[in-house]
Amino acid sequence: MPKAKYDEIYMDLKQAIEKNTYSYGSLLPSENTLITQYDCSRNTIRRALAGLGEIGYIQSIHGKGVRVIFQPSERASFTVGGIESFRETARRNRLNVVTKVISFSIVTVEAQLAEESGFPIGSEVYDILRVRYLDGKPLILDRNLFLKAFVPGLTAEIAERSIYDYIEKDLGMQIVTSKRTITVEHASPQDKQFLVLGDYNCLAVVSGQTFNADGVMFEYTQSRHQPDYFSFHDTATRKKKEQFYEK
Amino acid sequence: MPKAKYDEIYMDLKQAIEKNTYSYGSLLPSENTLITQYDCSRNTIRRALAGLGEIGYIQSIHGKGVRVIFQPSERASFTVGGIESFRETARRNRLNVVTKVISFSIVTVEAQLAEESGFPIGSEVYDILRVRYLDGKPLILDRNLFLKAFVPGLTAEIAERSIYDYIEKDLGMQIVTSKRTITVEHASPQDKQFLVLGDYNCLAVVSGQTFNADGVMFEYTQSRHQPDYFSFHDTATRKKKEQFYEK
DNA sequence: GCCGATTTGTCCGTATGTATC
DNA sequence: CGATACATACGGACAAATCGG
Repeated sequence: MPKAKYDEIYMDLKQAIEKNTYSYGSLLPSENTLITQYDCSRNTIRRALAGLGEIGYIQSIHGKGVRVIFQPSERASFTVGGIESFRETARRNRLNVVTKVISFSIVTVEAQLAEESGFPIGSEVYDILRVRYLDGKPLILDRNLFLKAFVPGLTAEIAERSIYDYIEKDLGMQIVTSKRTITVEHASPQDKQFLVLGDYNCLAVVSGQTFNADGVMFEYTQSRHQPDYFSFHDTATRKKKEQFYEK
Repeated sequence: MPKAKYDEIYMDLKQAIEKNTYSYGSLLPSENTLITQYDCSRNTIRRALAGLGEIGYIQSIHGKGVRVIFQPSERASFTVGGIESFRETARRNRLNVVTKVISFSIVTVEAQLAEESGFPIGSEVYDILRVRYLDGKPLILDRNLFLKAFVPGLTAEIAERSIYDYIEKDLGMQIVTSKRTITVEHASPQDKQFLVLGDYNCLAVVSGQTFNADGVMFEYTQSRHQPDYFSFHDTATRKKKEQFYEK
């Protein structure tokens, strides 16, 4: 409902690029052309273009134009990862998804967990361990910690369905920012117990924090992925280079 | 040298956040306050703030303020990954870095390689295989493909030092966008030959394309990382959700 | 090499809408 | 309700890079 104009233009151009109306390597219409096409100000166009740049669809060239650098991929994602939720990925690939709750408890955050998760010491959190199945295969071992005060009424039954649906739809809380770190770790006995790792003796581990619309971190998650189905995508522009904290 | 004003403000605020002048969980001064502090327009402030949002330092809350969500990390990065170049990481951690060139050749891209790399069929590319050592330990096996026409005069000697220095400083070409995919793969015989994997039978693989200032993809790289020293960071806002191509 | 047209990059000022308190 | 704060949008100005004549 409250659609921003720049967002409509963004989506419109995004689709046009995906449908090859503007093809890889070509230049988009100039900003002035787009201004008349969409009947808006230059700022609005530039904002839409900035968004497309962030996701690696275009790259603007000073004095020349805006080049399309998006290539449709053949090996289209049959993999899990990136910023999508597990269910979104599953739905997109029309796969059957099942979640089993291994344990569900409430714990108080002590020093070590605080350091690992970023929660303040003494916080009360739900501690949930779950296994995610895709077409019957156990692929992901998830440990979720939710700040109890921000996700009241969470139950194991809800955790079997989708916690995010509950948070966003039932509680009306919006998720805005998430930070993640990807590492590769040895498989633990627990990993071997719940996942089918085949020949692999290690797995992809995605650790992350989630912030709500108030800028409060209310979740810490560690997802341990069977390597076969894991893939993570990212695009970076030169500016982002400085994003890492320097000791 | 020609520093943009929004970039100065961005850097200034970024440092202030890192130095805890604005601490985790608190609100920044309002936009209007910043306008008078920096003596600039609202647009300029907002652009700086947008940059800080992209790197996960802040999150703005409509009608309330801008919250700092950056937490200084203790376990500061002794790891390789992210968007930094290998040498940058090494320098930051004051480590000794050595690069050995395993092979250096010129090949013509055929169908399969074109599909994998994104280069057009028939392109002439340098094909370089290198091992990166950190403090004497072989940690990364790199395969770089460079479009020959765009990196003229590349030699094995240059590849032993830094190819990016050569490209950016000597050739004066700027690197702007890079796209990467992270996966976990079984260790190949070649991996085992050149890297010391210890107990691991798999490694972190970062595949990526690099675009220059003209929006031309001139490099494809696959880096195979010894898991112990690999770590990749990312922050995402809700909008980026749609960034992946849907089949 | 210069000049002018085109195009993107930066910056400013203003107005209006919407959410929070 | 009003004050404050962020979100969106418009329009204008000048700088800087590219390109063709």
